[in-house]
Amino acid sequence: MRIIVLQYLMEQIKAVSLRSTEDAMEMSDKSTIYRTLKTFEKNKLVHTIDDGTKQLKYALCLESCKCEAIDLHYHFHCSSCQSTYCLTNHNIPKIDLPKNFQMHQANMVIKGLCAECHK
Amino acid sequence: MRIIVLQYLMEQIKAVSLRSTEDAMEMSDKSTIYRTLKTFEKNKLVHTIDDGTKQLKYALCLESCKCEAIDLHYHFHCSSCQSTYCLTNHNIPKIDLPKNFQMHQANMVIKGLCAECHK
DNA sequence: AATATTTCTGCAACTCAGTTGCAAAGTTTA
DNA sequence: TAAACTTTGCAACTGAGTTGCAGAAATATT
Ligand SMILES: [Mn+2]
Ligand SMILES: [Mn+2]
Ligand SMILES: [Zn+2]
Ligand SMILES: [Zn+2]
Repeated sequence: MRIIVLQYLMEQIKAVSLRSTEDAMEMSDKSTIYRTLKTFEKNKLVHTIDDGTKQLKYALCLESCKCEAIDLHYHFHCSSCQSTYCLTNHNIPKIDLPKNFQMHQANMVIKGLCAECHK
Repeated sequence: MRIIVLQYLMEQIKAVSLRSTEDAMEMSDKSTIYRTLKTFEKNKLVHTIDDGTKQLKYALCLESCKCEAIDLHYHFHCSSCQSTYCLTNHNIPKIDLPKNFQMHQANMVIKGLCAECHK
């Protein structure tokens, strides 16, 4: 199962939801795929993106990724087609926080229209 | 009801959930408060923050806010105490997007430990 | 003031993504 | 082979959010 799900993830250019992964492999149960994705997440093969739809999205990490602050990047969610993309070109800049606040992670989602939908 | 909810919002320094608002005013029904918050959102009195907990957070907009791209700011969510703060000091920088992508909104959440929890 | 119209509220029911317990199936190890 | 461990499918559950509806309350009209 893990191999199949991993293969599916590798084929995608967009982040996927549990639901869409489930639909892509009809033979298998939701909870199995759920647990597979969670295993991937725990082992830092994928990161998750909360894009404001109620469905959490999963995307493969880059080779170099350790899922630490330094690996963080923005994401783009198209309000029209609901696609969610990793914007891995640039990492997020250093943000100055209130005194004694400490950053570990981030969920950065830009919303708007993707190239397809913006015509 | 709207006045009571608005007052509650003004007292807070953290973003609030539907749930916590509900708890703060025992006399009133969940759906009423829900609709009140949604009305505020539609009329740009509050903005919402999806901080990765399953509960959407609401926070009062600044006076000047038109809920447009220019008004966007980062948010901070403490992984320990679950508090969510608006970081209104700085607006988010211009982010360069793939060709023909257009930004309208954003949900930017930094996660880590707040001053209280970081000892 | 009395009536009609509109808005607000509380309740209950529903949706839907995510999550979990459990037992059966499959795999690895001794 | 038998024991130990891991993975899977199923069904049931959770909890935030959402909605229809009818009665209450407020506002407008006569
Ligand atoms: Mn990503
Ligand atoms: Mn804010
Ligand atoms: Zn699109
Ligand atoms: Zn904290």
